Amino acid sequence: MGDKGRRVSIKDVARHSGVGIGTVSRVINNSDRISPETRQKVLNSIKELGYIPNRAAQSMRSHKTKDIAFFIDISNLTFSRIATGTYQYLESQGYTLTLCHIGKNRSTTLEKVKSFLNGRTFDGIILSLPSEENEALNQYLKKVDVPIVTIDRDIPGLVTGVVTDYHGSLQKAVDYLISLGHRGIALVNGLPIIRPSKLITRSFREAMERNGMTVDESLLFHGEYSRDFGAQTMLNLLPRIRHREVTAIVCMHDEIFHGMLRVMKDYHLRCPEDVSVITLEDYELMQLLTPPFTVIRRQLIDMGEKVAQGLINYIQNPELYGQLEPYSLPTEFIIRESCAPPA
Amino acid sequence: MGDKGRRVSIKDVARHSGVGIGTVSRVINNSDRISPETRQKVLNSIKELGYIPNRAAQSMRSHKTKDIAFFIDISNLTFSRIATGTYQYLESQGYTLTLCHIGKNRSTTLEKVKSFLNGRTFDGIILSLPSEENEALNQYLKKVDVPIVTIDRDIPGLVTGVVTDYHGSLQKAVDYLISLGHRGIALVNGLPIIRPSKLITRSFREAMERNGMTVDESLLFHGEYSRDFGAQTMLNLLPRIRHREVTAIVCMHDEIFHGMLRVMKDYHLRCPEDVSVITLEDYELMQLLTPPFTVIRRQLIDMGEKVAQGLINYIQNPELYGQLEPYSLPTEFIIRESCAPPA
DNA sequence: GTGAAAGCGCTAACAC
DNA sequence: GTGTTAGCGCTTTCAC
Repeated sequence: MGDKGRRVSIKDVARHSGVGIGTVSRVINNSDRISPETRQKVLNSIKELGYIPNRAAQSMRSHKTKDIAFFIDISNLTFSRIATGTYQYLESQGYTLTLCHIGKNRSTTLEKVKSFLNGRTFDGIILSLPSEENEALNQYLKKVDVPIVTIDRDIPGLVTGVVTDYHGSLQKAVDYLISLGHRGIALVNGLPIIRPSKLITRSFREAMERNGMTVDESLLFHGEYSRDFGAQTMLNLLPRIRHREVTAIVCMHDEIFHGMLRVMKDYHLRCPEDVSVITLEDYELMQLLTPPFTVIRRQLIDMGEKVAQGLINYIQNPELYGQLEPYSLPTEFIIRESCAPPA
Repeated sequence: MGDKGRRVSIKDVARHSGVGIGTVSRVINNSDRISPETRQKVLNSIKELGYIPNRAAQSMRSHKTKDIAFFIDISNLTFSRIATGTYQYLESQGYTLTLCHIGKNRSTTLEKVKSFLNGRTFDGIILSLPSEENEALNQYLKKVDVPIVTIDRDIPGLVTGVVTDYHGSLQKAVDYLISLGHRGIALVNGLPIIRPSKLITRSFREAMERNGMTVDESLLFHGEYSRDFGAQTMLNLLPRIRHREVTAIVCMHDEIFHGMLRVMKDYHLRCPEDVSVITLEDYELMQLLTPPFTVIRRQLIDMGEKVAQGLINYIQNPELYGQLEPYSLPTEFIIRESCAPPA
């Protein structure tokens, strides 16, 4: 902790350069027409005095903060990827990012969002919500009077910033499994209270039907994005895998995947000999597992960047708000060694 | 975006409850002595009008923001763990957390920190810096007049908030390897410009010597916290591993470990048959790798929480600033299956 | 105990 | 073009 001397203010600059504070303000915001000489004079004083505008004061007057709120579950690895992209773009545009960790617990989301937003101002908000069906929250958010953009969520009244396009990859994944000879294919997916889960199920169905298969509804698993759900699902699946009723699994979440893997390990289920597996996210470790896993990859950093881009665009062009299509993030299907013809 | 109606201010509350705005302010900050009746009257008005104090205005006057800046490389998984802990504690104390992603590039750190802090006020700062030896940065930070606390860094003039105690675990790790019969043990470590790397090397040396071994300096590797460094180091080690000159590796960083693993995979080096490996961080996946890895574990969430705790303590008790010992985070040595007697 | 008033540092509206 | 002024919403003397 250093010197506590009063910070130099706009007044000091005005006095030092012999102009009015309004003029200084105009120079800072390079608004209006200002004579080049005056501008230079002021600029010199600013430099000489080491003046830095006080953001709190600026935003109090202008109602702009250059600060974006980001609501997300930061305990997950996916987060750090998305956040990195978001951060980088925001920084490049002179914005800062303030985090709000809403956790996984859906029942506390509203409360967290509310108390976070209380009395604070943001120029915009990015949301990655654990549910689309929190009516109270949705109502509340509609009333917030800054641009809000969601990540992979369809919430009536809110604007979707980015959306993941799993369709093509899922088609490829299912085609691939079927070409390998699989018939009993399980889909392990998130809760259908969010957009991606719904779309994934739909695409999966379509892919199966296109291949002339009927979908066994008991092979469609929906649950929390958690290791527990993954473990439990795998436990359920175990007998059917052993009876060769199920020979392949498509798992659409990384934490769920960890849970499944854990049980596979514990029960000495071999992959791909006993069961073929395709999962989501292409983290480095996916290639380092045994076997290296066949995955659906999405560019998470890109995703974070694109939401931020969309939001800033809306902030700077309010008339566009809600008029643009969400950015559609492509995915890739990457074949490695976790799938084989059923025994 | 909802109604843009003017927010209710302290004035409205004052008028509504028939008191002066000073009184309202006192109630909000529950400062001074206020008669119970007045307090209740004001509280009622606040509730009735749905009044929420404006933070920008509050902090402009009081020079307190209830906001903590967190400088860290958010692209790493370790981050999301630490940040989760920090966030939770801060939230429980009514503080918010604003992120600054400084990245890995040491040469841009000063610039990033500076431009981030420019004109903004924080009640405190938490630092996880990529180097202790950035003199310009250290000088700059000393002048900042709010409490700053570092994570696992010794920077003259700054206060260390939390420190990892690798010593015991490292002793156990080395003892364990030696008891297994290993003699050629390599240590792969970060750059010695940060505290943990130095301490790790020292503890490793001590452990070796205590076991009557002399340390082969060419087996002490220092480098960036990156997969590239890990890969390159493994490549270097390859011939010596094949000649059974090196039979065990202790790797003290997760990303470096990924790089090493990658090369081991590519060169079909088996673990533990060809080389025994111990690594740092006990992420779920560490148990799911083949083999499950023997690790040194640190409680990262705890770590994040403890720094936050220390910082808030200093904020609330400025007279303590720099007087307290950093919190020493314990580590555990967890034996799994990545080590075996050398062939 | 409580009200009135000053002013934090700035932007924007209004003069000239 | 540029100076002056009125607040933004709050905390904090300073009276009473």
